[in-house]
Amino acid sequence: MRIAAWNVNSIRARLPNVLEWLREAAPDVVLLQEIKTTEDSFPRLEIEDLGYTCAINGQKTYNGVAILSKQPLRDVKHDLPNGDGDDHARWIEARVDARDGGVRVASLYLPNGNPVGTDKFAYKLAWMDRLAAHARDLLAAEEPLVLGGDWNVIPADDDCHDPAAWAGDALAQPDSRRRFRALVHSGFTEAWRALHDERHIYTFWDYQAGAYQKDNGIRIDHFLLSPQATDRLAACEIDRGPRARPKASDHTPIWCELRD
DNA sequence: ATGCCGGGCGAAGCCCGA
Repeated sequence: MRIAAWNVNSIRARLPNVLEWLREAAPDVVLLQEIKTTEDSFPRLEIEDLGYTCAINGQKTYNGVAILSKQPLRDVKHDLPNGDGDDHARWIEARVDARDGGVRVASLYLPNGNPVGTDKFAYKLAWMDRLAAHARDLLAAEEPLVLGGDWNVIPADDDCHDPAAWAGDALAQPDSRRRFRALVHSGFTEAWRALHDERHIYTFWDYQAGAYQKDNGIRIDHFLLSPQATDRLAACEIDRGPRARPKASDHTPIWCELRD
């Protein structure tokens, strides 16, 4: 089973690119972030025409996440527990009902958190704490589990082109990295890093200043796998193709392959 | 570099992203 994650930076603006990539890459499951639209305006029919069923946690203008799957989706849950008034659409989870026993997946869009020292950064850290608590509960089920999406965390300095340029950024703060590391150490495997020794490999390149052409990027889109999913992990790759296309998202897809 | 691009909203210019 191949599971991909992609921050598309508006599903409506990106629809031709997304449909082309779905036809070419044909993942079994796709975790989308920043769809930037409500379920009413989500291009469900075009995506269903390619054989996918859709589960959507949408929001007008900002955020929004979705799960696309060629197999049926069960037990769809919107939002992390204990939101306490949080109205950002940044989480959706579901169980993929497949012959191999299936897998639970979540599509997450972790808050950016800039500027550091503001309520936005506090919101990022609080969201990460809520995520850690829910992840502990999910791990307790001892099932194959894949948490994928835009984590807005640069795990280490060699996951970006210029650590000095990112030192003051919310994505590289010790408080952000510590929470990410603690989550991994609570029982997950970061799939791409587990399978790759290469440094300075990226999933995001800014639109500005020719960042993609100069490969000035950061690695912030990740998969965290439970032990039961890690046992089945066969590959994890970053697909740079879509970032080079006209009208690209500033993120490119990442995917992992689980053995049946 | 901190808004140089790009998207949403809505019909100009501002908010937001990372």
